Parts: sequence; C-alpha cells; structure tokens
Amino acid sequence: MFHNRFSGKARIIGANSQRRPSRPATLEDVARLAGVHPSTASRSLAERPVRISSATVERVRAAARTLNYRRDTAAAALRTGNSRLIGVLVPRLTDIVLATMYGGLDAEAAAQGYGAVVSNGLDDPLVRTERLGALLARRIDGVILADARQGDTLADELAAGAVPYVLAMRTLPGHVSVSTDDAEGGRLAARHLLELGHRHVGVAAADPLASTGRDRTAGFREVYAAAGWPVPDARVAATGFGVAAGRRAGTELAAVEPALSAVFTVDDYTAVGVMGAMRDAGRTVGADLSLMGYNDVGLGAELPVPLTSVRSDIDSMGRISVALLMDRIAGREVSSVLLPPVLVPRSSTVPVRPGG
Amino acid sequence: MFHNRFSGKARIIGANSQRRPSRPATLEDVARLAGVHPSTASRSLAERPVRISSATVERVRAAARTLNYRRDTAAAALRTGNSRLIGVLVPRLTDIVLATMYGGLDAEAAAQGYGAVVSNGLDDPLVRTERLGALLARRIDGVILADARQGDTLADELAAGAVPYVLAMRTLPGHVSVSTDDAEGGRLAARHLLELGHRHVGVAAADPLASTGRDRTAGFREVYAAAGWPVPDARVAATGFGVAAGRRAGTELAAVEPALSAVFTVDDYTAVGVMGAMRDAGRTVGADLSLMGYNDVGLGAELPVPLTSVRSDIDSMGRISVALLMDRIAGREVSSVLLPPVLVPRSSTVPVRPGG
DNA sequence: CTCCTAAATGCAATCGATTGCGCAACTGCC
DNA sequence: GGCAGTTGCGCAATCGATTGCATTTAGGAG
Repeated sequence: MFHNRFSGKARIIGANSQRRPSRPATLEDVARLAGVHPSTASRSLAERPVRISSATVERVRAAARTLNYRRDTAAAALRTGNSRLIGVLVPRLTDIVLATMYGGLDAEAAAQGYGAVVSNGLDDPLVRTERLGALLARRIDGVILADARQGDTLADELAAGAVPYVLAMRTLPGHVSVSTDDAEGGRLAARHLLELGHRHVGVAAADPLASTGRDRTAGFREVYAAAGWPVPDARVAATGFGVAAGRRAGTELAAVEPALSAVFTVDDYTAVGVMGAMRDAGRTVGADLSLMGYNDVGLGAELPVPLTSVRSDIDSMGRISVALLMDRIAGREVSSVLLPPVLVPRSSTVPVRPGG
Repeated sequence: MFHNRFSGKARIIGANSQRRPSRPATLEDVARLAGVHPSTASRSLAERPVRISSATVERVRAAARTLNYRRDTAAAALRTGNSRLIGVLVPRLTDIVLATMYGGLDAEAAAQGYGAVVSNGLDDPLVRTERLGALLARRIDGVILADARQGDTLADELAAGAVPYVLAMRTLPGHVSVSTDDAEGGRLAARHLLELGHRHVGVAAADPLASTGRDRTAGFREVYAAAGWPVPDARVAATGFGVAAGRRAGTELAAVEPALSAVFTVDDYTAVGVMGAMRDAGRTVGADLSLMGYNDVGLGAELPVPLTSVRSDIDSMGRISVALLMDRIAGREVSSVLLPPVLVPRSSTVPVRPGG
C-alpha cells in the first residue's frame, strides 16, 4: 500500500490546474448533423455497412469526422456484450521477456481493434485471483494467462468459466497455449555443451513449477543422460527467476565438487546472477567456466563476455496468442502452438579445458 | 502487422475447445434475491451506503455474495461517466525502468479501484497519437504520460482537452509531472567522478529530447564546467536509449583522442552497450576506464564489473503518479514532484590512473 | 397504371447500473 | 393528538450505442 505520498525528501515544485471543457460528441450529435436517425448513423459507421446507401454513409462519416466523434466503448459494450478488451496476466512486466511478449500482444490487439489490460500477478495466488477478478468485472472478452504454474487452479477455473482464454509462455496440460519448444531448447543447449566437451555440468533451473524452467531443464538433462553423463539433482539449482535468484543458484553451483566446467541457466537474467556469484567464487566465464542463458535478451550480446543463449521469437508469441484468443472468442477450435528455438553461440561457452 | 500466423517452423499440437456457460448475475438478480428494488440494491452496494437500513445492506450484500455478483463496469461507466480506467503511455515496456514504474502504478491504481491500460508509444508520433485516441475512446478517466519529449504536442493537446493527466518519468515545462531530480543526479555523478580524479570524461547522453537524458547530462556538465573541466559537445554522444544505442555511443566515445578516463551514461542499459563497445575497443571497465550508469536496475550489481549508478525509487514514482492523477480527477490542485536521487558506487568506477 | 419486391431508413426496445424525486412510515416534541 | 423532520425505500428516467421489426420509397415487371 501507499501511505505517505511525499515521504523522504521528494520535493514539490510549481502548481498547476487544468480546465475541463465540453463533452465529447455522441452518435445522436452525428445523426443530427447528418440529418438522419441515430440508428442509420450507427449502421453507417459500421465497418461494413449493410443496406445503407453509400451517399448516406459518406454524409454520416463526414459528420462524424467534423465532430471528432468517437464511439463510446462503454455504451457499445453494454449493448453488445463485447468490451473489445482482453486481459493479460503476467508474473511481472519487469521481466523483459514478458515485456517483449506484451509488446507484440498489445500491437496485435490494437490492430484488431482491441485493447489490452495487463496485471502483474507476482506469482502470488492471492494477487492473481484478485487481479483476474478485477479483469472479469470489466467483462473482458478474453484472457491471456502468461503466468501459469503447475498445480495452478486459475487456468482450470477459466476453463470452467464463460471467458475464452489461452495460455502464453508457459504451458499446462489440457490447456491451449502458445510457447517456445522449451524441451527442444534445452536439448539444443545440451548438445552445444556436449560438443564443446563438457561432461561435468550444472543447471540453474529457476522455477520448476513453471513449464519454461521445467521443460528446458528436462530437455537438457535428457540429452546428457542419453550421452552417458546424467546430471544428478545435486547439480540442479532451482532458486527461481531473476538476477537475485540467479545469484543464489550460482552460489550453490559454485560449491559443487569437483568444480563444474559449464552451467546451463534457463533464463538470461538469471544467468547474469549466476555470473555474479561465479565471479565472486573466483571463476571466469568464457575461460574456466562456460555459461549458457536462454531467451537471448538484447543485453546478453553486450556483456563483457557475450552470453551464449537460445532464442525464440517472443514478439510473435504475443501476436499469436492474440490471434488464437480471437479465434476462440469467435468460437473456433484452436490448437496449441510451439515456437522453434534457435541456438545463438557466443563467447561465454568455450571448449572444456584439459582435465575439466 | 501480423500476416502469416504460423510462419516458420512453429508447430501446432493438440486441440481444444471451451464451453460457454450462463451469463453473470446482474444487479436485478441480486435485488430479486434480496427482495428489494434494484435501486435499493445499488445503494446498498455502494462503498458507504446512505439512507439504507443496515439490515437491508446486509441482506443485499449477502445476496450479492451468493450470486457471485460483480458490478458491470461498462454499465456503471455509461451511467456515471467514470470508467475507473486510467491510460498510460510509455515509450516501451521492455525498458525495465518503465516496467518498474508501471508495476507501482498498476498496484496503486488497483488499490484505488482503478484499472490501468498501457500502450507502447515507441517514441513514434503517429503511433502515440493513435494509441492515445484509442485510450480516449474508452472514456479513460485520466492519462499518465510517461513518454513526453521536447517539442511534443500531445501533452499540450491533453492540457487543452477534457481529460486529466500527469506526466511521469519525463518532465515538460508547464505540465505537472512526477520524476526524479535528474539534474541533481547528473551532479552526483559528476562529483563522484571528480573525486576520483577524472578530468577528461565523456557522456553517453541517450535522447536529448527526453528530459531524463537532457537534465542528467546538463547537471553533469554543469559541475564539470564549474570545476574548470568543461565537457565539450564532441565528448557527448546522444544516440538514444537502449543497449544497441549504447553500443553506438560507446563506439563514438572510444574514438575520442586522447582517450577518455571515464564515461557517464544516463541509463544503465545504455551503459551495458557502452561497455560492449569499449570492450571491443580494448578498454577495460573498472581498470583503465571508469563507467557510470543511471537508474540502478538490479542487473548492474551482478555484472562481472559491478556498475556504479544513481538510484531513485521508481516504484514510488508510479504510485505517486497515480495519486496525483486521482487528485486531478477529483479536481484538486496538484504540484509536480521530484524524487531524490542517490549515488550507488560500485567497482566500475576507480580512481584515475596517473597520467589519465 | 398497378402491384410486387427489395432497398433504405426510422422506430423503439434493450443492455445494467445509478440517482433525483416522491411517498409512506416512523420518531420526537409540545 | 398533531405536526415537522427524518429515514427507508420504490419509481422511472437516464447514459450512448445497437438491432429486430416496421415503414417508406424506389424500381421493375406485367
């Protein structure tokens, strides 16, 4: 909560007021100006007017233009039952991957004449439920759930309810979702490190209840196990997503004996945290330690030691989520979509040292 | 635009449909169950019911609870003229500073019973106008403009219009805003580098049309000029915000002769780009080059060479913006707020080398 | 010139919540 | 017991856009 608005040393400068002029034009104003009945005006303003002479359509549209008319979405929503709003639930927008996805999502929604409302669920069940409730109260036409976790009941509640939805980013069995092929991404990472000769490796698995963390880790371990070098639980640190969590994971993994020659982190930001911890432990990424990230956020390439990562088209993920949701709103059948991952090798991964 | 939804190698898996059950309860349903008139039910459900017996209030609220009633915001908006929605315009949410601000903003808005709708303006006048139009069509109760730039007419249009607004993050003369004291932040940075003995320094100024970039740069140069070591334009690279822009700035600044001993970057992300370019130019941050950022995003501390930065309470900035906007919506006079910046020294800044 | 059909438009109800006004019942006071 | 003032609640209008149905107009056929 926010109590003392001006706590600390925040300074207040200047002052200002603002005038509040006339009300916006209504459909009736437009109709009057065009000399027709409001219903005719309404039909003329439809995307594809039916049974209205083109002359009238033009006259009405001209009137609307001169009056700077904009349809009142609240009134339209009340009448039609469609708010042309979609709700989006993410863990946190400060995660650049989610923010990128939301960028694509927002643009696509706007292109379809929809608005998007995002809320940070903070991976907290109470907050999530509360926020979803607020979205539902707005008679949202659909929901994109980007913060699903295993054991999550919210998705099931949505499935049982009246509101169309799709999952994004993270999957959940039995629900339609748009995500990257995380298991395959994990395999790509594993093959890359194997090719460099790494046998004794660790994983910073972030959140095992999120399909992203779980599947990337699973794909990675699967390949290593098949190659005869299984990765035991002791070398998998599941501390959560984010820089701070990565630091904890790095600290855990730095303590493994004998020392790991490479670490796969299921998220670039988390990888930065791992990097920090490893530095403090005296390891040098790109020299005596190979480090991989995931998602290829723009920043990784500019790090002092550029970070090897696995990339997917996250912007498209947002756009496709919207497209799928639109299909669902229209009552069409939809199927889950998996986006292909691509390995992006950089200098943070190097061949294993003799004896590593 | 989004054309071929399943371009590339995206895979489609499974299939799923969703049932669409009964409509949500209306106020009339609640009234009927409670045995009162809808108007009475409406009054009973108000935050502070007036002229209604407490017994009736209880009965109505119980009915609402059992029916799982949620007020239809579209209908309420139509009747009252208040949508209880605020619009937010940012350059891009992938900027973690903006995303952080939005986090605070969103939480505070929710606490006040409002919803927030964000749009990415992309610093593109056309996109911004279009998006703001879409927000206005939703009869937004207010706007928080976080992407103001010098010469911007959008803010003036808002001031002339009927919709209350406040600027956030960036300031503009004559408009109420909530921002950090950027000039002071620039001065803090300058004093820090001066104390370390740096005389021959450069600035990565990002976007000079954004008050953040401009004021931080100005404050910095002001202190250096006063100390007798003015920073000429040739040592100020204004290439924009972001990692890629930072790389361009870094390339420019790396070419300065004689070599700079320190660089102040007005944004942490941009600083990462500068870092990358400097690495490629053979410079080592924290050794033969001191580098400063701004905003202190969580990541800076975990970089291989932890980044010295200037921090402000960005989350509060979002919350205060909402509080000010609420005041304005209520017709109260409001004043701009400046948040104090704090220097956070880390190892990317070191004393100047002899002869530097 | 009349009749029929189709095209163009008007009429009025409707979505769900809010609120000014009015009526009835009740309280308190002299 | 009567009157003023209060309290609790119902009535009906209203916000702005949409849409099924009715009505008018135009055009073509016979």
